[in-house]
Amino acid sequence: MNDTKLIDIASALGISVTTVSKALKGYTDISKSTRAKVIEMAESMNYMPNSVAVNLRTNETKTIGVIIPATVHHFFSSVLNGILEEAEKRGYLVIILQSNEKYEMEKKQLALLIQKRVDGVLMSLSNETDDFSHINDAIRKNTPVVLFDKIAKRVDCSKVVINDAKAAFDAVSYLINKGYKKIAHFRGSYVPQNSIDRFLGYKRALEAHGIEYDSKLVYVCDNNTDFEDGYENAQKIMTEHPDIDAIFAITDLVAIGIIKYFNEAGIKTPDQVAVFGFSNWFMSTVISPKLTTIDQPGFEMGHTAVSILIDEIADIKEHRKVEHQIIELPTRIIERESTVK
Amino acid sequence: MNDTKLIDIASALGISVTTVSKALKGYTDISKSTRAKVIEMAESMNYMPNSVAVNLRTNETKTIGVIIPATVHHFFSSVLNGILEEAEKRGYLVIILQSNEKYEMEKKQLALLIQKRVDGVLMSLSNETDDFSHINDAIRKNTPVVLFDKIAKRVDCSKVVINDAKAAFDAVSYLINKGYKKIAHFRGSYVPQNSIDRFLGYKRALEAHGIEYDSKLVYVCDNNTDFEDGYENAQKIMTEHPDIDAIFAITDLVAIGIIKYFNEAGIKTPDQVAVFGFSNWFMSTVISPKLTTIDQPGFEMGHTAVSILIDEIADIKEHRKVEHQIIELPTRIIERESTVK
DNA sequence: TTCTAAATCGAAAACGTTTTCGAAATCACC
DNA sequence: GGTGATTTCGAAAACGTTTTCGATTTAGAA
Repeated sequence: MNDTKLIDIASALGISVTTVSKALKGYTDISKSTRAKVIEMAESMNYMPNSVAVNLRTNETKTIGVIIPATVHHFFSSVLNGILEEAEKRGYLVIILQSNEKYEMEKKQLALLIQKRVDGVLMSLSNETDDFSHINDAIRKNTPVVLFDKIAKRVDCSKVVINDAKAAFDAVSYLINKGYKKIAHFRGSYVPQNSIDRFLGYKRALEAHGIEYDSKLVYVCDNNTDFEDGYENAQKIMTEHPDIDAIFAITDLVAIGIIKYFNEAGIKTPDQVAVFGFSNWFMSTVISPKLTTIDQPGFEMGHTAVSILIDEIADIKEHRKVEHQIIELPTRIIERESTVK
Repeated sequence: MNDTKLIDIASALGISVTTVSKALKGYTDISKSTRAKVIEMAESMNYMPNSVAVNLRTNETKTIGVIIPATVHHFFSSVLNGILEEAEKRGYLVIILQSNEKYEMEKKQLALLIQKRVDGVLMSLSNETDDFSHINDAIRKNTPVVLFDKIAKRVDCSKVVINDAKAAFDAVSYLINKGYKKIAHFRGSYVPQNSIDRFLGYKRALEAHGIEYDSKLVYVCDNNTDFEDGYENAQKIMTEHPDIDAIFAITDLVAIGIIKYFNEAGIKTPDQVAVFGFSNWFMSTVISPKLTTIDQPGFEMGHTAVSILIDEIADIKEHRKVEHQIIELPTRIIERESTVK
């Protein structure tokens, strides 16, 4: 019921709380014998330090905050797993918040985390975010922030990302090298950097291989919780441009929508139209044909983001200068059935 | 850089911290005029109370802990979304921990949460857990616990669950009513209650409809991160019992494995063998044929678990007697292609 | 025995709030 | 101008630790 505190141990032993505290923390100015007595008594009363009091005194909470823009699904669930595992390993707890792609939410949540005195925060930006003063504020208040996946280049902090443009470039180059000639792109909405970068990669790959870019072959799928977008745009593109022979989709989810439409409409994948996804979500192996895609290392991203953050926390604590890092995790093409005839 | 505290406001205004604190908290013994001055000054210095100090003084953290047994995927990701949404709405933060189905982890993590002074904890038991003293300890220390999904009947606390046995009974009854006669069951491992209950529901449904239970038609799939188990056992059962006409799988994941094997082996689903899943994960609509399954309301489970927990926290704080609730969320059959000829 | 150095301990301040309780100031009223 | 009631404020304790620094005791050396 009532948990035991230092003073309980102290009075049970007839010594002071100072001595008890020091004994428990291994200070050298406590004799072996009293240290032993304290430890034994602490165990028998199963003492656990009150973290809140410790936090107040030491000014650190051993807790990090995480703000993700979207519901915990697919890619972010991998990242989250990486975060949880690494944080546990390094002795940190993690508080999760989701901004639902709203800038105001994101801002409020970041302020809340700082007020809660988390030691640092990991965040992936909402689609709406184009003002970064809240992040700069946090950093100025000595709460380190590391951005992952959906980042802003202009913010001066560590970041861990993939090279979306390069990955997209690779994907489209792969398709071209496979002999596909008229390649469409189902892109995401216009704001987020990932969406822009993947589109740019698509465009550059075409140009690099002497294929003229045609904006009419680009469709936008901005709903990222469902595959309906991919499904409907697939239907649309096949009436408007029935002669395409491949589609590079911004996401496995829209790729799945495309394939579902093709399967229902009797359009053969990849024989008539190949489909290339992005992220390597679990379901890309359950769809038939299995989806060729880009492996986006979410788990590792979470891992390294935590690792960098905790290092920066330590740097700040020891008054060392913190060096921001930009880590670019490698992606690779996972070739499956949807692109090989 | 340095955040402002009560004393900064106080000395800027030439008044005491007591007055500042009271003004900010709306005490009635502060005059309108000084209250206004305090509020204005607080805003201009953008004061945010130090949560750690508040926590220490008020003995509550407005934080709840969540321990889930498995990686944040599929079902648990829905629960988590429900938890996060409701917790946010009620002004609580949430700390997530995963036990990886290990009892020792679970125990350690629960102790950690209590030490961190979370106001309550939500947990879903690991498969290994068969000693519940850690949970009883928590409750005895006045930290309310509510169990969800994977629970223990013997623990005296609130629980939110589905009726696995009934859901399974319904599923198998549905198959029988559809005319399927030789129905196999791919069950989970022997320990967890869900697995046992679903198996029991299967068995009872057979008996209730005058079909003799045959233990040879029950295969165990205890890997819950992959669909290989379902795939391999599907292969096995079709050589050992080629005359079955339906399989009730403990999980959509194993159902997907089954269907994948059937698709590859040219076994028609549902014409030769129908497949029934469990949970209604996202991928059950991406597989072809689409999977008939049981809808397990993860999001709502998270929602109500948080709701109950926060109510109990309030009860304890107000010294009201807390009444434990056992909430059984309804499930329903989602009929799709894999069972309708 | 006396002096110095080392070993061992504890008082007290501090972290930033909240809240109780009493003091001071103001007001109303005769 | 005196009395009592009301309004407004602030000192201080408390939450449970950690850590500094000085005090006391013990050991060692002469």
